[in-house]
Amino acid sequence: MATLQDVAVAAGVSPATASRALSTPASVSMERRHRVLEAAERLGYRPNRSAQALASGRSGHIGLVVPDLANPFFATVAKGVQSQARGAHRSVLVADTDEDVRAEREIVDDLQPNVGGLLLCSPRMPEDEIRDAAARGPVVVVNREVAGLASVSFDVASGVHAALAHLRALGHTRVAYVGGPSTSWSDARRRAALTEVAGLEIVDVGGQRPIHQGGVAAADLVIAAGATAVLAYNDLVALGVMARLHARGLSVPGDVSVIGFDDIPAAAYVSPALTTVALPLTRAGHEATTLLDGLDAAAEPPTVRLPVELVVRDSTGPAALPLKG
Amino acid sequence: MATLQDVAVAAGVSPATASRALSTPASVSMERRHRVLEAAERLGYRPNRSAQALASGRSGHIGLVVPDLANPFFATVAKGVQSQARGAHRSVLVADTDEDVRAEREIVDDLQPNVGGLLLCSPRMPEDEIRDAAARGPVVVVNREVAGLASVSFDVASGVHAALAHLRALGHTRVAYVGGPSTSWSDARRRAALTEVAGLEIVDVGGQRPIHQGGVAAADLVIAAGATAVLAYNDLVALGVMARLHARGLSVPGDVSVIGFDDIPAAAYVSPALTTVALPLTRAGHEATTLLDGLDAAAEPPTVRLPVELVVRDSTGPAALPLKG
DNA sequence: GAAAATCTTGAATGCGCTTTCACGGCTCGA
DNA sequence: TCGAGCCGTGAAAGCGCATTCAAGATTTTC
Repeated sequence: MATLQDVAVAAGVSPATASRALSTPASVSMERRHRVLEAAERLGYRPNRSAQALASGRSGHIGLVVPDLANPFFATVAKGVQSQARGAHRSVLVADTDEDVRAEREIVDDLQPNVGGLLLCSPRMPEDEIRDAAARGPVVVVNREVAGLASVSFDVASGVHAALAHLRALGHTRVAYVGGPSTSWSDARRRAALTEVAGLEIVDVGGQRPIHQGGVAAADLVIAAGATAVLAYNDLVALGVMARLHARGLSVPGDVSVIGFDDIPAAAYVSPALTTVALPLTRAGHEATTLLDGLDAAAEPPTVRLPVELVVRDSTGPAALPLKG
Repeated sequence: MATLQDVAVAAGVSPATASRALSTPASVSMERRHRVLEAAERLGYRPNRSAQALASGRSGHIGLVVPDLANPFFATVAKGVQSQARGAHRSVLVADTDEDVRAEREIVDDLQPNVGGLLLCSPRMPEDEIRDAAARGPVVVVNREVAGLASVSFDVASGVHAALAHLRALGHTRVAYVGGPSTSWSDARRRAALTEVAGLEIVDVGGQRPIHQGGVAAADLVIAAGATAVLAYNDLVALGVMARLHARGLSVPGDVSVIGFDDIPAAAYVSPALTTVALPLTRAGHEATTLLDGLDAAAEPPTVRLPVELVVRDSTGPAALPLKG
């Protein structure tokens, strides 16, 4: 494995110059720079990231912490992060907390000293712990907002409003909301947006695990609540609701309309195709990575809130007569 | 940030002893070991992985290269790798090649010098390049087999056989195979297994991109081929086939039976639920990580082939009268 | 035309850690 | 009892690189 030393010798310059030629090209004369670049190319030189990190004190790696990699939501964000990071020649260390706060804490503690910045995706930790972490190094929070910290989130409220307006336009008057984990920031946002809308009766049927099974469990509550439409915490839950509704002999959207959140790929596959509030997941990954790069301890931490879009498909339709509660 | 040096001072021992107490506990007297551990705990000491890597020449990090993180297949494997790696106190660097060979090459070159081992998941690279990589450092190939290299793959042939036997038992005689990327090793394995089965007419309708849209595109070919059943490269493709079949007014399994591969979560959600050959994805991630840890340049590289299981759901049923071709 | 400012360069230092190496204190066999 | 072997320990070297510092080369300024 060729080292910078080798490149320097091959190019007939000092290691210092070789280092500069690669990292601060402007500070080296054109001729030497070319000699170094050529030698590096010829020798197949690959910088040793560990050595770079150790010497400079900056790690180059990006740490990405997600609750569940197998969840398409986070997988898509991860993909966005990954592609943006590659463009900046940085690698991504991903860690999956399995939706567990304790594990999350541990992972953050483990990861943080060894990365140049941390991307906390839908963190379950309390705010003050997140702020502690941010005090120790660059941190960008994704899909959550923490006062004083850089974050990338979604304009959930407008998504909720669009969804409810859509349902109202279809004649629905009683809508059930199937929530996510009670500790989830984005569930709280959805709930907050719900109360702000008039003309529609919202029945909160409680929180569920943010996966298919959660939706299955919630469907019966929805039926019992006598709602003709459901807004679900996310697409996975919405899909679960639909599956159970189907199993109980109810038709979607004939008897009940269903709206999800996220617009994961599966939302378009299923039949009926799911009406959902689409979140720009990949873009969130991009933005977060970009933010992390440009983070400046002095400046006010930037907060970007990405626009969302209601994608109307086949799971919503005109209201049926209300089911009896 | 506390360093080993600090811990050593606090424990009243030399840095060498502190280092040994943490990495080779057996080589330190019980009393000093406890002093060091206590001091480390008290100071919140976190080893600097970069320094460890630089000093020892071993990186500790595991590099995971996948074609597409957003594909539930790879996301699940990644989750498996991740959880196993955490158990061994190693971090995972993931890179997404976007199904592109050139990017894959580049990523491998980039990553390899900076990780302790590489997990190549469904690599698209030619065998000799993979072997080159393996010559430069520990490599385990996942979902592909390369002669002379450690690998974790699936017993695809028996899955194909089970699927075909299932279809035969249902009275099908003409089965279409919708393939994946032609460069894909696992597609070749599926094809190889197909030809070995008698009593069933297999129509190869060509390869598709291994995603939902690929299946949509293939469905019309299936209909034209006059098959009453379809075996698809993977679940995503199978779902695409089903969607298009549905759109064309054909019923599943009434008119056409559909079988997928992988058993991604969505396979169980959709309606009709997809009959599929389930691959132990998470386990593959575990096994691969374990293999990587125990890789010994001297010994014969281990090859593990994981068993698969046909999961019969609702997308397969008795054969209808053959469609006319 | 001399002094000051600027730019390029190489020598040298050290990031935090692992790992020889050598040394003193042991135990053991003879 | 004495030397051979072993174990626990610390001093020290160095992994590959970025970066500071000082020096030389060049340009600029009055």
